[in-house]
Amino acid sequence: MRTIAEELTLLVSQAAETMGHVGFSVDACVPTASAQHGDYQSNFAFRLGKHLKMNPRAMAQAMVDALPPHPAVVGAEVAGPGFINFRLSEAWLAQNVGERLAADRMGPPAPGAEKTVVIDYSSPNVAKRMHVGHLRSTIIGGALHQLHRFLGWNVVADNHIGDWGTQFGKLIVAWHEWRDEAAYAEDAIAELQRLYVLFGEKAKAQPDLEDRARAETARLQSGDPENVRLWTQFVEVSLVEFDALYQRMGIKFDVILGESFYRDDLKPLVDRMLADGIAVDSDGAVIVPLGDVEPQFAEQPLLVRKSDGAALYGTTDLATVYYRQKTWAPDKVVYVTDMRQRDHFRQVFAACRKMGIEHNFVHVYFGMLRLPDGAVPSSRSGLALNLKEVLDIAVAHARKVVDEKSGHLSDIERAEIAEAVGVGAIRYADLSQNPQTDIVFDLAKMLSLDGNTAPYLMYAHARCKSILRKAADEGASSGPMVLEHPLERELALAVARLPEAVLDAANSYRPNLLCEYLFGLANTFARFYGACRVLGADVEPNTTASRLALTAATAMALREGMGIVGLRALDRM
RNA sequence: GCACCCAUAGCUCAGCUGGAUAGAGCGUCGGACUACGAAUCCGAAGGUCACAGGUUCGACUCCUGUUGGGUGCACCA
Repeated sequence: MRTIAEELTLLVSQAAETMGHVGFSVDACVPTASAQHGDYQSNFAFRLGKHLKMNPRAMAQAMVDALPPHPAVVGAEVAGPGFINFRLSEAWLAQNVGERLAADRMGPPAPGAEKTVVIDYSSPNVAKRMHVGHLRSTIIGGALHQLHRFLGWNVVADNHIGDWGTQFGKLIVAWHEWRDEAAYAEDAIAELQRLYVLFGEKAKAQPDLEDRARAETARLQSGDPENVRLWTQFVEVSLVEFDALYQRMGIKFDVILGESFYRDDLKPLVDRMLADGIAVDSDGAVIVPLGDVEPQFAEQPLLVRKSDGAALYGTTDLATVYYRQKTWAPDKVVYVTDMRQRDHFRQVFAACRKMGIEHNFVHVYFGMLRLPDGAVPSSRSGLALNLKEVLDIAVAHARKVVDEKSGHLSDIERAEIAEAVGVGAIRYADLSQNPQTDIVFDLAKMLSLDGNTAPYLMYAHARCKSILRKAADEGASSGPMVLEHPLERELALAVARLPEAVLDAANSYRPNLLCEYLFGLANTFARFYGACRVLGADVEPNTTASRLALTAATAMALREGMGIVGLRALDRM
């Protein structure tokens, strides 16, 4: 099944073929900016007309004349300097939405899992608290994960955690020197983080601590049982804490293969690259020159081995590419990290090209999250930015609103709603923005429950469900959709556009497009709700039946879309 | 020094293979519950799209330059 835009684009290309203009890539039809120009428009006549040195308006008219009939289209006309405006058939829209409703899926059909994508996201460092700086990769990655799954991809979501490296030497030294067992039993990560920060402070005055840390790191890497035991323990307590947060935010992974997983691959990999001439020695270190494949990096090679023989994160990234290739043979690999790593990944991808790995790499980079004072959150800055605390604050705030607006619901139900609303608000506040723009972390904005926010979508869904519940109580059932009122039509069209929104969001790796669509859908429903009564003695039974079907379809579209962006579609709130 | 990113309403942001009168939320002002949930809806005010050129039927969008801000660039990740 094609989307509406695809359907119309196909029609336009058929018209062009009929006219003998074969071989042009046809501009995709797009929804019009305003309803006065119909529902969809094609701008192809401008380009084709220009190419054939023909007046665009005349070209558009010729194309309209050549359009084959289609049940979806009741009107195609030339407007302005050469736009072709399409008006869709109400009957066709009703049938389209009705079929999807009957099929129990409003989104685009998901083909079998023929293609595999690896999505690498979240990737926090262990032994540290997750703070709001980890939010973006986690949430954007989580949405891309669900988006691909929804579209039928075979998805491998991989949490490439930072569980190997020099921080463990520091931590081990600090553990021996200053640990507080009681605090560790109480809150392991908090204690580890305290030790890590403390080490940094002490090391300023005592440079020998750094030497000891390096020695401990070396012992860990050579397999010293005691250090390995400590390391294992630090990683485990971290994962327990991460899991709790992920579960709360509805984030899932298929595998958690951190940096340590590749530790034994690094030396052989660099040796092989040297042998193959891909990497070369440079001042005692080993680099991969990139100027030949990526001129921009002529002066910026990828460093894969330090002069002391140690590997770097670029080395791990290359080993990871190999492993994924060997294990899943993915059709594409998506990395979700902040913009600062852009050059790094370009270098890694360029190095891969040199090594003959050509699969499709996508770096989804997002802008920096800054605090209102302009600072970038780090493990050292303020405790209030601890992710768990932020979620707790959001849920507590939501609870106040729930108690105020829905006092009639049970305590348990209100708690559940507050959790969904609070966590959802945080997720949606981030996801509804274009990933690539920098964002200011504004707690008040994250907590806001008015306007274009998570509860707005949830509320629309709950209202749909409320009508459907009441209809069931009254014995009213849904029936064939007939779109008469302008808002019935508008709502059906909005529902029918879900597949387009999902595909646009997936193809451009921008979940905010789906959020924007859902906000529009919820708003259209709210206006429909105000203008078109569904139930009641003064409503024609056929009208009730039709509007019930439309309401059910709306609820289904909202639920599917909200599921992808990680919001729970509650039945009441 | 080299490279990349950003600048849109008072605030926070959409607008992305160039398309019709640049949109939304918040905030401000004014309206709408004797009918399915007012966590809602409607209306108003609010813009030299940083600036200057260029490309063309058409530029917030592409190109060049300027200003202002951010980020990255060999032994950290």
